[in-house]
Amino acid sequence: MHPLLENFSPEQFQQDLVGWYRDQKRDLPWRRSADPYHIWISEIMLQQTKVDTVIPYYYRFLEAFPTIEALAQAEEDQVMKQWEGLGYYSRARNLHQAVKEVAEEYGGIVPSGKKEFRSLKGVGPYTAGAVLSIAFDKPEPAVDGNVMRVFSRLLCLYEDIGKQSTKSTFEAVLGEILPLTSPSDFNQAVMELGALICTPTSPGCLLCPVQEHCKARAAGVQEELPVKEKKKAPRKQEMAAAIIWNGRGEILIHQRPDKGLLARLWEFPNTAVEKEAERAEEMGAYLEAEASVTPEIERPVQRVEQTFSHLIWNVHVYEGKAERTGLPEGWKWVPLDDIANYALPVAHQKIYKTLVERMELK
DNA sequence: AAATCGGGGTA
DNA sequence: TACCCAGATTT
Repeated sequence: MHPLLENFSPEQFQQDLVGWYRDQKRDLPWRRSADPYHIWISEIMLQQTKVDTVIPYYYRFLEAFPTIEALAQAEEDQVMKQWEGLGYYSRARNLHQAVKEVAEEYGGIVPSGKKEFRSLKGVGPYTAGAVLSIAFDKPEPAVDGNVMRVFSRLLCLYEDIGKQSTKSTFEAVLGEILPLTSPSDFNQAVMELGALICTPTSPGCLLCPVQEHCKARAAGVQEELPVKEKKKAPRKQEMAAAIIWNGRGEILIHQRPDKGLLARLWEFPNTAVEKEAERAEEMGAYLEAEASVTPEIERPVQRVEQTFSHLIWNVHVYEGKAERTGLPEGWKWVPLDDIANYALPVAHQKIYKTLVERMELK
């Protein structure tokens, strides 16, 4: 028995928690399916993403790609378009690659072995535990942010939950508490408790089904937990972007590189700028260097802010024109309406939307 | 171990 | 603002 579990009664805890879960759980789309493919999609989408955000994406994605085979055969551009706006786009590319592997190596059947499933792209310790327990009822712990918050409080543990060593501690603890009978309900119950009752601020201890098991509650320190080191503020970056028209009424767009931020998404040409007074000039120099396009930047039209985890873009959008020249790989002239077929970052969706509205007024 | 990778909702 | 979210991968 793990030393942190002294005086902890796993059997009573399981009963209190799972009993509450079976009575109070939310009716979520992926809880209506037993298909491992559906469970898998939901778990990837739910990484660092709220349930309410995921729900519409979950429906649309499965409508577009109802089966392993459908997703395996899809073009990456289609997959990215379905993921547009959900963020962390490597999730979509990794999922696509993993599903292709399942189609080819496992006959289209999601592998239920820990080693096999964990080896798939984009499947880490949490997702492996979640899918294996929920879809296959395997007794595997699934430790996410909810679980660490809940157990920090239950065990009154002041270790920084941002540290790997702390996560390992929780995985060991959960491995001992996890019931063999219904690990699916147990894992989901802990996360549901974290989402509905044991919330980051103002936890609802009075409504908590396991309040009698909680050391933080007993000590009145539930609001102090979990301990988590503050991360530094994102840095700001001034950007210029350009809507460049050619003589045929087409617009210049660009595909971002294979790696890094917003990888492989499409965008209006843009670049980081240094001097406020020379934004338009710097934009022109960028287009000349990268696309051999010599634009005439005519006027500023919009400003767009985009916040990332570690970065804030302040994008100054210009409009201009250029001759319709041949373009390097990754650049395209496209009609206005066609831009809607490409997956764009949210900042560029905003630019596109404003542009369309402006054209409709004319 | 630390940095990177989105976007939106909430206090 | 700052924080958080059913984290994984790269450096």
